[in-house]
Amino acid sequence: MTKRKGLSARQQHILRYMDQYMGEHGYPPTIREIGAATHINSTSVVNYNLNKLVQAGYLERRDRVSRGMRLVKWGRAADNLLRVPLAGRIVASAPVEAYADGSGDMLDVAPATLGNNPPGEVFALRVQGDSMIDAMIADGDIVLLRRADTAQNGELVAVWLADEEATTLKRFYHEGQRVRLQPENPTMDPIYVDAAQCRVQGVVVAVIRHSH
Amino acid sequence: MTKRKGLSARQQHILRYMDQYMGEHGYPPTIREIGAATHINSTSVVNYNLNKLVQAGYLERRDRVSRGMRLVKWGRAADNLLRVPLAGRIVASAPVEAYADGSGDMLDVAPATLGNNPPGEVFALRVQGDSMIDAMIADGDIVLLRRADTAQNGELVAVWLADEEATTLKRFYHEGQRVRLQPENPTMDPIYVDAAQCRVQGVVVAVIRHSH
DNA sequence: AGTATAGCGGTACACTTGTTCTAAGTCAAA
DNA sequence: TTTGACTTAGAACAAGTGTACCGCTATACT
Repeated sequence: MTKRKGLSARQQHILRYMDQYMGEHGYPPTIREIGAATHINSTSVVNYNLNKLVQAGYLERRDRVSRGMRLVKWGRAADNLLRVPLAGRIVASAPVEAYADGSGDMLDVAPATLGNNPPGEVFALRVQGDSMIDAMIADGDIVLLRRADTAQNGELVAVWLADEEATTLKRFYHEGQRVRLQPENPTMDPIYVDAAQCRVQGVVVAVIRHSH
Repeated sequence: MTKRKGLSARQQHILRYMDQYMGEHGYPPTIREIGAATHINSTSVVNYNLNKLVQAGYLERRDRVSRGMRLVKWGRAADNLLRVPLAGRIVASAPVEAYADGSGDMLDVAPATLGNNPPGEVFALRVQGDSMIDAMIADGDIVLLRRADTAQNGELVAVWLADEEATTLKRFYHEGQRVRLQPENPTMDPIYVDAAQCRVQGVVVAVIRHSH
């Protein structure tokens, strides 16, 4: 890739210091702090080497902004962590709770877990009870749902069945006026409900089970 | 997971903005930038609410330091993403494959998913086949395992049964010379095997199912 | 030698930015 | 209504901080 070769001892020192300082404080050091730590007696020299590092691709800087720099390839990389609201519980006997924005717990998930779903539309619910075992989902599991009031054929959705007053997780198939809800468990038969009686609450993005 | 309560709308807005800004720039915003983003017309008011956030434990600040703040519990604190090797497949008819370090896919997981398990000891396997349905684990699921050749009573483990030449996921109970392996599914009976015939391959940390 | 270039040190300046002070508005309890 | 705590606004100040400019040294090359 890029030649680490051309970096002077001072420049490497600066990189190490920035990484350390960043982890310690959560924000980058100033030019003068870098100078003090690396035994450079002039702010202009620090600035000089900083620009060298930018040129070499190790750093990004913003002009005239205090502490306006960031490590690009060196540092503990990006911020690749998303958070989704852990809104409440999902039980068979009640519809999915409306999730109050901001208030409540947040759950860390890896971006890959969300796939292509827009992070802002995804929320998490903890399953309460064993009513979803036919969908291979156990008590205490966490279900990640994308907010939706409609679904594509074949998607695994959380639906509220008005006439049965129950929430279930089933695969969704639109069949004319009716809707076929297919359990994940292939040994179980599908159920058919009137489309009007069936309110889609969300599309299942992932299921997470923690053993601790 | 973090609880937010007692924070004014402005304070919540500030937290959200700081989180976003931090991810975008790699360094925290200034008081005036926060004010502009949250429609606060006075730097002193921003400063006031910032101190409130410190008092509430959401923020750390350093006096007289530009951008001298950091999110403590809220932020996607820089490097909060762990990677575990996605080593191979787990099937009923073969022992867990030895996992080749480094080579192969890596799976991003949130630190919370690993719990207290040492990240270096955790690896992931994709389940192939429906042989684990009694453990509520479906074809295609990803199982996170902590490397171990022994287990505590009650832990969910992956074991290789030498005489049956099969790998299963069961709860582990040491009972004298024998070992009781209890299926997750409570309707199924436990099996008892000689301790010598039972090789623990790992302890289940979590199960992840992606719907896409 | 002469010259060009990279690197360093020092200083002054201007802009950035946190802090402080005063005054006023809001809202609930007495 | 009055009181007092909490919140907001505005402005001025002082300190923090990046930048520009000057001169100096050392090395390499013509």
